Amino acid sequence: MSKYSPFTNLNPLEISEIRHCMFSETRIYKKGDIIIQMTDKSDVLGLVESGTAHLVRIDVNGNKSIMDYYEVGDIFGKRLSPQSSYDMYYIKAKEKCRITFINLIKLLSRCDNNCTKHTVLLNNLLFITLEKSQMHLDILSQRTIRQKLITYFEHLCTRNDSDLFSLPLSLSDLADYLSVDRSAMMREIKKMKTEEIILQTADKFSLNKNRYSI
Amino acid sequence: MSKYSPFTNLNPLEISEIRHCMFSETRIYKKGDIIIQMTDKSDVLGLVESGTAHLVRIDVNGNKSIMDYYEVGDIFGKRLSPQSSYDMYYIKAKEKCRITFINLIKLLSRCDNNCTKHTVLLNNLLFITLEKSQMHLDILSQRTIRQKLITYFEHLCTRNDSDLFSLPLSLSDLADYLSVDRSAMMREIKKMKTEEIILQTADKFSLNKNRYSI
DNA sequence: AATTACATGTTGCATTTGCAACAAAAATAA
DNA sequence: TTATTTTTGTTGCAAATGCAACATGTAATT
Repeated sequence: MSKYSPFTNLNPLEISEIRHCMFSETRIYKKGDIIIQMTDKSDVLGLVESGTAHLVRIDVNGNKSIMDYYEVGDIFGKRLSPQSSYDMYYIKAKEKCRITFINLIKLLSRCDNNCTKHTVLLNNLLFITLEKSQMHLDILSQRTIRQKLITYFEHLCTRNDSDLFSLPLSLSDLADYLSVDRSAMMREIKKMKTEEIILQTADKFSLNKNRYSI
Repeated sequence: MSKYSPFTNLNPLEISEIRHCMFSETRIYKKGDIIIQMTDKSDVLGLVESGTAHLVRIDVNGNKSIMDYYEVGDIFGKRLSPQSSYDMYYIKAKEKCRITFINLIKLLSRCDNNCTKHTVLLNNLLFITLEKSQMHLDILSQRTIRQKLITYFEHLCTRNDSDLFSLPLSLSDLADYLSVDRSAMMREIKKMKTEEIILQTADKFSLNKNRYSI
C-alpha cells in the first residue's frame, strides 16, 4: 500500500461531500475493455473502485508500453505531457473493474463555499502521480534489464516496507512496464535466479542484496 | 519557454509577498559546484535566478544520469520517489549561477492569513515537475536510441512551437539525459544525418518527418 | 469437458548498444 | 598566450538486447 492516498488529509465527511460534488456515474468494465481513449482533450479522471487497469501507450512502431497501473483506490487521469500525435494512449481494464468518473473541470475550479477539499484532493493526486512517475523514471533510466529489474524490485520492497514482494504485474506486463523485450527479460530473470540474486518461494520474491551491491 | 511558470496565476504583488515570506538567501555558485546533495531529508527548493543547473544521479555502478535540467526561472527541489540509498542525487551548477532558496516546510504549511498564494505556488511546482517527468518518461520508454532522440526532439519542437530547435544540453549531457552511451548516441546521430532525418544549420536542428514516420 | 486465449519459458540469430580507447576541436583557466 | 580541461567525433570489439518462433502450462470461456 502506498502511504499516500487520494483522500489523505480528508475526513469521511469531506470525502462524501467530494463524492457528491465532483463524482459522476460508476461503470463496470470487463477484462480487456478500453475505459478511456486518451487525447489532449480528455477531461475525466477515474477512481478504481474494484479491479485493476493499465495506462497503455502504443507508439508509431507498434511497441506497447505500460506507462502506469492502477489498483483499488487509485485514480487515473490526464497525462500532462504533450502527447505525440502518432502515439495512442488508453486506459484498459486488466481485470473486470468498477470505475467512478470524476470531472476534471470541477476538480480544477474552486467552488464558492468550501474549496479546500478541491485543493487537497488535487494536491494529493499530483503528489501521487508525481511519485509514481519518478519511481518509473528511476527504473527506466537504468541502463540494463538487470538494473531495471533490481530498481523496480527495490521500490516494491520500500513500498511494502518488507524484504518480500509479489509482482503487481504479470511478467509480460512487467516487460512492457520496463520497456524491454519480454524474452530478454525472462532470460535475465533466469540468470539472476541461478546467480541467487532473486529468490522465489511460491509467488513471493526477495532480493539477495549481498549478491549484487558492488 | 514552457507555457507554465512557477508564478503562473500569481500577480506581481503576490509574487513579492511570496519572496518575502518563503524565500531565504541568494547564493552564487560557480560552474561545477554542487548546490545541494539530495537526501530523503532535503527540505529546500531553489529558484534559478541566472545560469543553469542539472539534477544528476550517480548510481551504484557509477553510471551518470541527468534526471532534470533547470534554466532561468525554473525551481528545482525535492524528488518525491523513495531514493535507493546506493544512488547519489545532487544539483550541480552547469554554468555559474545564482540561486535563491525556498523553505519547503514554509511552502507546505498554510500560513494563517492568505494561504492561497502557498497553494497556487505549490500546485504550479507540482504541475511543472509532473509535466517534465512525464516528458522524460515518454522519452525513456522508447526502446532505441533513435526513437529516444526523435521523441525528445519532437518535444522540443512542441515546446518551442516551431519546427526548429536548439539543444538545451551539450551532446554529452544529452546522452546522460537519455540514459544511453554517448558514443552509441553519436553514431546514431551521424546515421540520422546521413539518412536526412536530422537537418542541421549552425546550432539549429530540425526533423524531416517524411523520413521516419512509418 | 473441450476449446480457446493468454502467460510463461526457451532458443538461435541479427542488430543494437555499451565499453574502451584515442584524436581532434573547442572552451576555460592560469 | 599557453596550458588544461571539456566536448565532440570516431572505431573495433564484446556484450546485451530485440526479434521470431515455438513448446508448454495455466486460466477463462463455451
